[in-house]
Amino acid sequence: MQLYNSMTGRKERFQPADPNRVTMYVCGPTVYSYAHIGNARPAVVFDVLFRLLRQTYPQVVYARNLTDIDDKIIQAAAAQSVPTEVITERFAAAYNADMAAMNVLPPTLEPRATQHVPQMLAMIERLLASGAAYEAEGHVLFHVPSFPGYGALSKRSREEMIDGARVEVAPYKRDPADFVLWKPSTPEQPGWDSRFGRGRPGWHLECSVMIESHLGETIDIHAGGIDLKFPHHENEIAQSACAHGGRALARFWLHNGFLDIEDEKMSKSLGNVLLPHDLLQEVPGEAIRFALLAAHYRKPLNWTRAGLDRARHALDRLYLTLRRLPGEAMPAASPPAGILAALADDLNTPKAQAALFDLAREANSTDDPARQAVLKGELLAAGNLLGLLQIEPEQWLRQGSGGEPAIDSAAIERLLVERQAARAARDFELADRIRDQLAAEGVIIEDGPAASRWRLAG
RNA sequence: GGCCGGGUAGCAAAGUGGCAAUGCAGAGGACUGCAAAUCCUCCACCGGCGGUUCGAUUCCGCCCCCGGCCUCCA
Repeated sequence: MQLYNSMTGRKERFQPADPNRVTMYVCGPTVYSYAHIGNARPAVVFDVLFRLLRQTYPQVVYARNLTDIDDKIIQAAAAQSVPTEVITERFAAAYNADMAAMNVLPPTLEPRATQHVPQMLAMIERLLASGAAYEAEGHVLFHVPSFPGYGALSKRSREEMIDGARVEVAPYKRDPADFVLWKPSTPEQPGWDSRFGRGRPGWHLECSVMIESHLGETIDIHAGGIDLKFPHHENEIAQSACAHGGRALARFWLHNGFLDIEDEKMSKSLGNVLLPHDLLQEVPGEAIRFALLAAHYRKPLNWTRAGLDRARHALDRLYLTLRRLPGEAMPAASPPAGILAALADDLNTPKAQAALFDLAREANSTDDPARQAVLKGELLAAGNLLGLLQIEPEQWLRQGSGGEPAIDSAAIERLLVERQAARAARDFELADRIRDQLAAEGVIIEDGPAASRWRLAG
């Protein structure tokens, strides 16, 4: 398997440090509101990586954290006059529900920042002891110049970082690049007692600590959105290296590209922030997933309504193929080689999707039952690797474009029987009238030799 | 300004130093009472200009355009 390693800037052959225990960590959401579609991209993309790794290695430990202590959470809680836990519980549950709707498997572990405060304080002590951190005005700060490798991931020199700085530097910092490990909390703010006073952790620390606690000092893969490369991941690298005698935090760094909305950047000020939570009201999560996987994960993805519709129709074609194949699938021993090869090449999901259509065409072209059974099994196995095609075709084809169908399936079936009788009597005027009537309700008819099938228009 | 990524058919999106995948849309055909579905055929000279090469969309340089990031709070 080849993966593009952001640290080295090229594709490298992926070889886990321990093939019997592959470790991977993805930066998860800060749970202060619903996840937006940009948050869904890494979850979906690295879910495919998780599935692929499980296919290859006996044990994959995949941790995706929940940031449940953060100033945005504190603000949201204050605005609604509720404890922060109310906010974080609500949106952690919403996040997991949204991800599940997009066929994102639960990670092996979902550690939370607030469950690791003692470990964070312990790491702070180690960093203080080694001289990589210092106290100032109730804060504990990481001293960036103490880590010579700083900037290696984002390919930035210190000069560039300082030149680019567009915010005022807090007066208590020894170096402009220094960042907070611990900061004081006011009495109203959530906080934990420590020898530095009552406070709370800085954002970057949690990932380093939770990786150390659950996965080890050096993990195989660390992934997240490209916006996290600097400073978040750079800071994680520095902390962990200084706490671990210079040993690297991760062997492979993967970053997914950003997402635009209808050719514009997604931002609150533009008011175009799309939430899967809302999209799921009108389209199946599987369609959102397909659309997110339609572009290579490192490339920018322009999210559009048209693209989402295309994803639905593409899935229609695949599910129609599955439905028309008679008989049971022959379970595939492993996913088809074409799909595996595409994904093994730095998660080339568009190529994998193309391979899905190649299978579908072949399946639609043959009438050999044995071959059909094999291809059906391969389609299902390939779909499973991508997190697609796992529901009954009838279920997919009859879920319509959101909301309840205008007529119930019993009524549809009755009309189909009536129409079949009309066709048998060569009363095509009546048959066409029934078809038009159903079409007006969004029901598409497919006539067969003996009976007709129906599905809802997408 | 610095760093990073991208510009491939109407749309979306892979890919390769020498026939440019795939899906949707479109054209024609087969099938069908007519459709739908399905199958077959057709539809791109790969942002611009130079360079390297027998040969570049693919490598190198410059330019143009688009996007992201450029730290603690927002």
